[in-house]
Parts: sequence; structure tokens; C-alpha cells
Amino acid sequence: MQIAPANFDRMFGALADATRRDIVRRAIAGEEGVAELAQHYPMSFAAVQKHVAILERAGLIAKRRIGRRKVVRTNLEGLRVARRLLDRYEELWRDRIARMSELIGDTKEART
Amino acid sequence: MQIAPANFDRMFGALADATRRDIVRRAIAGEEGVAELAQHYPMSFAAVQKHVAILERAGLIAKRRIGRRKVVRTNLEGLRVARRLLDRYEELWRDRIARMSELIGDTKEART
DNA sequence: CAGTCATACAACCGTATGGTTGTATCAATG
DNA sequence: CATTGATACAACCATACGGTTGTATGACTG
Repeated sequence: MQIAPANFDRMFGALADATRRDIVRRAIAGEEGVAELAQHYPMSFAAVQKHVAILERAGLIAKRRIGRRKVVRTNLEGLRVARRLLDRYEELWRDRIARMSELIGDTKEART
Repeated sequence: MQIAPANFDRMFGALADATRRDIVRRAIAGEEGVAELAQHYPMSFAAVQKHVAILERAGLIAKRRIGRRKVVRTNLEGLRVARRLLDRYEELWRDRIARMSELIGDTKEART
């Protein structure tokens, strides 16, 4: 297994497609192989296989061999990496509000 | 102002570019106009203007006219919409763990 | 060990994307 | 009200992306 250096371009890019988001959702259960996943979507097996590959390179899912299938499972840590970036933006926002309140001398708690 | 119906494709697509993420970060302060933002990046003004337009359509920033400039400000609520989707995936993950523990009869608290 | 099920990969095609330059609009200023 | 500063938009180009079909690899099964 390769430790990817948190490539946000790939991560958010992977999430920017409804089919792939649905695969992420389904793969939380971690029970379906690529072919089983493919049956849910109106496109070829190869197309779904490509989507899975994109999600895998983005670090959002992992595949695990079970018999002749490769079961797709969502990678919680990958999702968290993406989420944490958004968290940091919100944090910066709060810092900014706090600083503004300080400057203005507003004693009230900063609302978001 | 238009209320966009939470287009995740556009949102995550907008975040899938380092320049745009940096614009989001800078625009948290909400002080720079498009031209000022453009000076931070090794590309034309028009390119940056396009990035800003993409972020705007994604609901991640808003522009506010101040004098002859249009000051760019990130939209906290937009960021939250994106973050909440990731939160929901984590939630589903926890549900799954909980259900598995139940089935297995594991009395310990489900670890992530 | 031949067959088949599941996955992977390559080549191709149309469209979207990220960049460019050039022109148009729009608001403040002399 | 003509000029300048700031933003917007259109046309264009190269490359990336999402889909297709076809072929190759890998692992169970009779």
C-alpha cells in the first residue's frame, strides 16, 4: 500500500462526480466488487472500473481481494483528510471574525 | 443573489484546483478585489477572473462591489455544505461499524 | 489444464477545462 | 463627458476527462 501525500486536487476532483460519490457511499459497506458496483449505473463495466481507479488513486477507497473478486471499501481516513481542509477554512474564518471583533471592540461573542 | 441548489459537482470541482483553493483561503479575509488576487498567481488576470467565476457559481465565494473594485469574500455556508456531505459519509461509516458490532455481539464501543 | 468469471488496461472519441489574447462594460475622476 | 481603472466576456488552443469497445491478465472450477 502506498501512502499518498494528500493530493487535494485528486481528492476533490474524485468527489466532483455524482457516480463516484455514489460509489464512495456504497463502498462504506465494503461488500461489493467492481462488477457488482457497476450494475447500479447506466454505463459500461469499464467506465465504472475507471471511476473506481480514480477514487483509489485519490486515496478515498481501497480494494481487497476476496476470491476472484476485488471488494471495494471506502477509506475513512481519506475522507477525513478532505474534511479537515474544509474545517481549517472554517477555523480561519472564525479567527478572522475574532480579530475583527477585537479591532472593533465588540464585546459580544462573534457569531458565524 | 441566486440560491444555488447545492451542486456538489460544481463545489468539489471548484475545490479540485490549487489556485482556487488558495483563492478561497485568501478570500476568507474578504479584502482583495479580483485584480489584487490575480497578482498572487503566475497567470493572467483573465485566468484568475475565470477561477473566481467558477468559485462563485459553485457558491463558495461572493463578490461585493466596493467603489470600482469587486471584493471577493468566501461564503462560509458554501464550505459547510461541502463539509456536511463528508460528515454524512463518516456518519454512515459509524452506523455500519455499530451494526457490525451488534451482529457480532461485540459489547465494546466501536472504534473508528 | 481448459474454461470462465472478475478485473485491468489500451486505444479511441467527443466534450469540458485551464490557459491565452483581445474587446467591451461599468464606475470613479479630472 | 472623456479618460482611466477594474471587471467581464468571447474566441481560440492544448490537454484532461468521461465514456466507449476490444483485448489481456489472474484466480477459481470442472
